[in-house]
Amino acid sequence: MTAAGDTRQRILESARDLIYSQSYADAGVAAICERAGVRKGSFYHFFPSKRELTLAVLDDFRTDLETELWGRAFAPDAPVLERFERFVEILYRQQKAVAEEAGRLLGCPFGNLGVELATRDEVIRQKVDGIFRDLEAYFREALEVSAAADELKQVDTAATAEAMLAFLEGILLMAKTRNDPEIIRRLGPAVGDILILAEDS
Amino acid sequence: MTAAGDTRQRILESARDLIYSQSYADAGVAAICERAGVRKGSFYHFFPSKRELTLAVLDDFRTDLETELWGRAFAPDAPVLERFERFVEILYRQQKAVAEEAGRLLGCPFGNLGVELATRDEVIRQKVDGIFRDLEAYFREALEVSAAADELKQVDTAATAEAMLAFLEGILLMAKTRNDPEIIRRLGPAVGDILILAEDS
DNA sequence: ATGATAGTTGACCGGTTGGTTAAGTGCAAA
DNA sequence: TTTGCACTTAACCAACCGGTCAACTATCAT
Repeated sequence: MTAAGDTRQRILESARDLIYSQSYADAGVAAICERAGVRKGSFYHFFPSKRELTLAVLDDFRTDLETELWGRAFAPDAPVLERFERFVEILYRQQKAVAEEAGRLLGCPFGNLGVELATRDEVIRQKVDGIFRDLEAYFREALEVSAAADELKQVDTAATAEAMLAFLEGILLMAKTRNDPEIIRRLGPAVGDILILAEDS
Repeated sequence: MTAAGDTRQRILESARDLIYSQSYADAGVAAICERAGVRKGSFYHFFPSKRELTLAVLDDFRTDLETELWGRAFAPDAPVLERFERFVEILYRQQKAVAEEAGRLLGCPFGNLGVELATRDEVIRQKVDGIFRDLEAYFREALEVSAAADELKQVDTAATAEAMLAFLEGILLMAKTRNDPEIIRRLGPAVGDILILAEDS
């Protein structure tokens, strides 16, 4: 334990900020250490490699977003359609706030790392994939509530959840490429249009 | 002119392959040169910088995809809905073929570079954005044909085109992260579900 | 034959990359 | 008081990064 004992946490936060606002490749270990006020040796005392650090960063993002975004949006105190609207609204506000602070819209930390590293690092690819699957589960469970109420259509809730997540990831990709948060507000509500029926319906 | 005269083209193709299959950061100038069978000095005779090379690569991808994908899918010989289905089908086949050749699903070259560099290189960000806008125009024009026939609804064709592109980019992002082309076939057809109405409808 | 020029070559540059190492320092348990 | 271990420090590493350069060659019009 350090006197302060927060060295690992400072490295993690520094890495979060730098990797998210730049990219995996652009965020060097030296820069991460400098921002954290830590020597490189300490860094490698807590993390065996930059890749392991990145996996920890992904876990950290997941934990935060699960409480601040997914959990909040999908709290069962609102009708299902409203939950998705809430998700989009929180997403918009959060991306806008981050964009104002960082000067640029940064998009989805999972999507960013997935796109950058999926072809180059199998471990990180699987990590991002797992996070996506977890998020999909939130979507799917909400859809199942809705599908049970509306018995006429045989909704493929898994596929629809997948498609909704894809749509939102695509919106964040476009918003980042256009550096414009309003895209989220303009396109986001259409997430409710998406519906994939089961084969044997 | 060289005896062969194809040096520039070979560099371009090598860069296309490496940047697409890896990433901007991972595709080094030395590796691009080696694959093209060219010395580094020749590289910098034809391209002033790696960034300029990347802009040329983006133009090259655009030219190819405009004839092989957009132009083919949106040829006016089919009903509008069928054109989008055709787009998805070509996308699926192409991504599957590339995935089998490269060993990994590679996704959208524009989306990949947009996500990786939007926050770090304003010129490339604008380039990718411009390509997205061009592609959106294909979508929008098709939607306008459809909207004219169906006069009941006041469709916001620009926003709907934007949303459809976002959805497809998101599908490619997920397909890459999951390394599975079937996602494209499973989710792609839902692109027809998306519809954004004009404010004053 | 000559001069101009497009293209090529390979050595070279300073800076940075992720990662290592040996020598400490400070605290906690025995 | 001593031992042990978590943690820190700063110097160091080979490999690689994007980019430069002066010298060279092949091809062209004159």
